[in-house]
Amino acid sequence: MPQKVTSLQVAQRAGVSQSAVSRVFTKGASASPATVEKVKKAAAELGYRPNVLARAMITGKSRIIGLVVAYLDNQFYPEALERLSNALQAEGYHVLLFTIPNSSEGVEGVVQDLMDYQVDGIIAASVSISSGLAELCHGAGIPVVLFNRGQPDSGLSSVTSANIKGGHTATQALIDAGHTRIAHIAGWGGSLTGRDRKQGFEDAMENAGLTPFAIIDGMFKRDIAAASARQMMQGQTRPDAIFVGNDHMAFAVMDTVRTMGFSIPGDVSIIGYDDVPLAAWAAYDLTTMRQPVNRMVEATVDTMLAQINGRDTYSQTIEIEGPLIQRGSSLPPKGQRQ
Amino acid sequence: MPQKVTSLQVAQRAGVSQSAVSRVFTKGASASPATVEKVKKAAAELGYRPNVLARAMITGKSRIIGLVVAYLDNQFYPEALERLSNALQAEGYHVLLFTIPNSSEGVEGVVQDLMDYQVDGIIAASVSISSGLAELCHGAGIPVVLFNRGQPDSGLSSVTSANIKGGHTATQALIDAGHTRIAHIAGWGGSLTGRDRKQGFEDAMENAGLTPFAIIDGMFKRDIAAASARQMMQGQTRPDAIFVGNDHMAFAVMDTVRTMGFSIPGDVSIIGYDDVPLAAWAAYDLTTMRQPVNRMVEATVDTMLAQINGRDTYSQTIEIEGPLIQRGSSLPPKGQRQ
DNA sequence: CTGAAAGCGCTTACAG
DNA sequence: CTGAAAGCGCTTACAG
Repeated sequence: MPQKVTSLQVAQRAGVSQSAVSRVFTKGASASPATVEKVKKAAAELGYRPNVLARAMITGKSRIIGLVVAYLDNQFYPEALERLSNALQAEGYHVLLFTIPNSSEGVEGVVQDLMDYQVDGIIAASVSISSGLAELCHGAGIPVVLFNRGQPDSGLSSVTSANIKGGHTATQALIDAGHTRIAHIAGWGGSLTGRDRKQGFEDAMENAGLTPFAIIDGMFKRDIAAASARQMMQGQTRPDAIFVGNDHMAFAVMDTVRTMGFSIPGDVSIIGYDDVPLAAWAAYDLTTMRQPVNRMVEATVDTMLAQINGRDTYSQTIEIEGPLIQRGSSLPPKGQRQ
Repeated sequence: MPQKVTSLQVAQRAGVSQSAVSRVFTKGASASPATVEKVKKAAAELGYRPNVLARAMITGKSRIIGLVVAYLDNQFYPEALERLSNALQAEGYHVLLFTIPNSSEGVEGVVQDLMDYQVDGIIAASVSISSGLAELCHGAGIPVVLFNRGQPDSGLSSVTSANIKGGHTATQALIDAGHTRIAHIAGWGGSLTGRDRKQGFEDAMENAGLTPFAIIDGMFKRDIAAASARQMMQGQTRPDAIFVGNDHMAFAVMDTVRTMGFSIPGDVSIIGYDDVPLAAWAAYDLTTMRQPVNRMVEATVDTMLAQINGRDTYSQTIEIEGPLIQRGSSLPPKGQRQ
């Protein structure tokens, strides 16, 4: 195990004090051009780089953001994860990743682990934080931003799409296409995201004077969504359209419906939510509400940095609207058909 | 910003020395039952947890593994990432994530960043490490394990599937099904993974006395694979089977071929490589070589831990075989058809 | 088993 | 601008 190069060694080689070396590598600190040059030269020769951990101890800033994720099988998250990581890296932060093992109860232990690493902030993508945990973070002065998940009255900041409005828009598109027997396979009722989209569905149906064909909690799970779809399509009367709480479930619904011999959108229109890359692929060609990942990521990073730097002390609830992406899995609005 | 609780505060409240507190939280250190009890009580009351960063400074072990990833849009990686993270968490390590921004040249700067955090090891998923970088890590005593990527003569450990054999098996399946005009849309020629699978293809063809219909480098990219497929299928003579270098490209090939009006496997059989979850979905139902992610992850973590703990000083090259998963996108072997 | 002390590699007032 | 010194929160020989 070769020795690590320390600032002291650089100092000796450069013929300056250890403090001087530190100053050269600390932005905002003052050093004469001559010192800077000598130090940089020595550092380059030795291959010196400051120990981030040691720096973190002094400054109290680790420049590490804890990122808690689940549902990586839903294509929305890998993309979000990648963008989040890139955006944070661009700001000089890095992501310490925490995945929730299936075996575990939830985020409890994970967040404690996170705090042990003295993270500067926590981004929780699609996971809930218990109120106890939220208090713990708040008490420790660690900002938390929820990504694609809301938690009313938690005092936590959150960034989501405009889910109520989105649910409404998707449903309205189905209504405008002339559908009347519209079902909703909803996102998990335990999540605000799922509830809000359902709310939008219900509002749109009520405004149109329509009764939902059915509303089922798909739990954001493929198998539950598939089973729900199968059951609906087996009945005497069948829905002529299904709004599904996210794309991940919608793909399973499409597979199921087609396997049963029905045509999409001939027999039933399907609309999803998220607009993950797969939705645009020919095999699905899914009409869906776009969640603007890039803008959601930007907002998340901005909010996080504002909190870390003490610019924002209050929690933010940011909702970002996205458009409906009309594709082949649903009939177009009546006016547009020939 | 509330104060962090330190071991000194716990010591005072428990009426012991700071060293005693440290010992209680250091496994392997000796403390009397009475001390342990007093300290644990005081720690719980204060909400004390050891500062991992401070510990890392002393011990020289950060218990952080740097994970470099690219291609997160290929469904194989999110799954691998999740399993890798879970496995490492189970061993008391955590993952510092590094994504390669599209703008960047490659892993160069990223690995330097990584080392600044004093990571105990680096796992590079599907990215190459320049020989300079490899030396740098080696010089710093940081173990590197390549995941799903091989790099001959780099002195780096790697874990992959048995790509040559896998390419052979996939191709043989096509031959056994009676195909004769077999094309290969290969993985990136700059990667050993891509080259090995191609090698397997060529070996199988040669053994069977067949000439490849075409071999094109798909670069592991959807659009290139799609364009290649389009071109092949537009020609006068068309392939009756295509072995595609990974599933990610195979989906694009299937979309393209179907959009052109051809039937799969009626007009052309398609076989992929990876067996990502999507391959099993009804819309694709893709025959493919399974890469045993779980065993690959296990091997990666084992290798990493062995190197960290100094049990293995030599680099390991581990290849794990997986089965062919026969699905609907390719004709079954001739013998099995009725 | 336990406390006092040194030290991990840095940053940052404090004097000059 | 610069060096000597203190200190971040721990772990770990070293004596007892």
